[in-house]
Amino acid sequence: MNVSSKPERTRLSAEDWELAALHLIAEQGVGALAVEALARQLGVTKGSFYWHFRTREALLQAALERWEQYGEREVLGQIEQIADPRKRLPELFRRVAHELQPHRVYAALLKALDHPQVVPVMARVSQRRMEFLTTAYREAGLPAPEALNRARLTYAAYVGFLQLNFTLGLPRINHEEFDAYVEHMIATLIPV
Amino acid sequence: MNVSSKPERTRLSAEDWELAALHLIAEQGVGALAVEALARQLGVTKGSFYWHFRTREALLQAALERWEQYGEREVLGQIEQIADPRKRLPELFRRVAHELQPHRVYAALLKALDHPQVVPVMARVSQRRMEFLTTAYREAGLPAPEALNRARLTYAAYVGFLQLNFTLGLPRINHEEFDAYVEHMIATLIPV
DNA sequence: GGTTTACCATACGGATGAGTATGGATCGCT
DNA sequence: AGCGATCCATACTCATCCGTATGGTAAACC
Repeated sequence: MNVSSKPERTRLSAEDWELAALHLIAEQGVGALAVEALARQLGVTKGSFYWHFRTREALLQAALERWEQYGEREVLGQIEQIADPRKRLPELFRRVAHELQPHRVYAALLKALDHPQVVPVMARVSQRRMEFLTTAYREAGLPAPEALNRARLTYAAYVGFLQLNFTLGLPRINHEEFDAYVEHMIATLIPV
Repeated sequence: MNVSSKPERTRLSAEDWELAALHLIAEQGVGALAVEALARQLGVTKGSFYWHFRTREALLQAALERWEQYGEREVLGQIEQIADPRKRLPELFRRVAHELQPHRVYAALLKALDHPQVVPVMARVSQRRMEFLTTAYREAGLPAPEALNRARLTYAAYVGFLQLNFTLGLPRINHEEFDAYVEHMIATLIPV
């Protein structure tokens, strides 16, 4: 939480800037990532920034790579250790559904796909997750080509849901309704 | 096609600007919508633009509203006249899958959701389409709450697919593979 | 054919935000 | 305590892009 506007006034590291950048991206999108704004938020000025980074582009790049590596261990790592492959997918769905924070950055990057720097990062991340889903579906009993298509469908549904309910604020689905939706997803997407 | 860089040199109307704007948005995103750039592309200067529109924002608004109204008649209108409700959904899926142009603008607007002006438009359009899908699923035999969730799932899959395959260029799915994917969608999403 | 109206060019003002130059402050080490 | 390296502030430059002011040209109507 060392990110808000308290004048903490310890000296900053490159990592501080990257984390603050991710935080800002999650809240206001990539377009809002301006160095003077970030500096104000951190209680310093541009002079500090340009000591740590050569350019604004370099900061964005570093922040994106940090996010990519973090998400790698976090999101997938904890799921792989669910023993029963046939229980794995529903469990995955439910866990993912009840998190919130990890999706914020992903959703923000989703609506920043017109920025050339984020496209390759998102492509890699999405690709890896879909491959993960594909093997999960295979282990759940689907033949190879079906497993791939089901993974595509599932991940597309995830991405689309973020867009429709996070970004657009479509008729703000409430809590029970959301749980019902998740169970509906499980019922129609996961083979018995 | 009166939109490329030929110096056509007939005088322009507001409609010309709006169509050119939509074209530019489809190709380069909302962020690229700058008046001087558009003017160059149309073979005129800013002087022309500010005769037709009070501001850049006004042009974007007009273009979005034009797109919204056009899409209303086009995308939904032709589908409603498929007689058999149980044939309607698969037919809808296949038709939508084999169009291309209408999705370009939608995909471009999807990755411009950080722009306040496009959010309400996209919210309205998406909402209407999902309501359309919901009644289609009801007519196909699903009970009301299931129909709504299935419509959510379906439309989320559509939106996500655009993002993953249009915007990100994930391992560029080829033609036969794409057809197989569509059939897979039909098989898993549409009730027998 | 001359005047009104619609459309456009040119030239400017002003705001914003990236990047640079340079000097000052603070930390770590001896 | 003193000194070098690290970190930051201030004060610029420069490019971009929106919007304005104003005069010019071509179509339209009488």
